[in-house]
Amino acid sequence: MCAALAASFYERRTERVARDLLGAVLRCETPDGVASGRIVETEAYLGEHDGACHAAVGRTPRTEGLYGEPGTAYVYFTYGMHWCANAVTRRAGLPSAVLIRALEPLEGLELMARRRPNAADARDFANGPAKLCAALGITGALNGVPLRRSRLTIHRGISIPAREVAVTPRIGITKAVDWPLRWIWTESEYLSRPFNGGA
DNA sequence: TCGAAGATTGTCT
DNA sequence: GACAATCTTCGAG
Repeated sequence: MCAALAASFYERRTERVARDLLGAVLRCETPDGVASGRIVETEAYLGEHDGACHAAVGRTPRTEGLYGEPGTAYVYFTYGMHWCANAVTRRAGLPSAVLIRALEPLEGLELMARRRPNAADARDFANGPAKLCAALGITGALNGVPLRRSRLTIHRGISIPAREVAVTPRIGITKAVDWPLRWIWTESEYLSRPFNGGA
């Protein structure tokens, strides 16, 4: 297992962190076992001036995690049934974070299969922000934990060459929908939406 | 206390 | 492709 990413990794522009998280490995330990996957899709949320960011509504108990230290986890509950996981970053002092949207399963395939009984195959285990949380067993209990030293960690993975990285508008939001803040590894078969060449 | 909206997913047509 | 499921959160009254 490669070393966990240093706190300084997250203390940079959120867009930069989102791009560099591609290829890194998200790993979660639970009483049931360990599951991990390579990050192949991320989205950046830039703070209170970003209408799509939770911080746009101001500081509330729900968004408290966004105001945490860079390198901690922000895990929130949505649509009455889904968890989504973010890595908190720091952009000029603003509450910002990177949403992990899709993973390529690496460890704990059997565990993921049990947690994702509806998945047809490994490509369905973690190809969506709520799916990957279910597959890895991520819940609100992990909100605010440090991503270097906890049951939820992000490790250095492979380096994705620039020609295999694409930036597109974010998905599933109703505000600031045109901002190109979604990073994907175009060569991956595990994206939440297939890459269509940017068209 | 009430009502509306939500960084989604799964099912049905 | 369209829509229902499901419930927490937050603002308004």
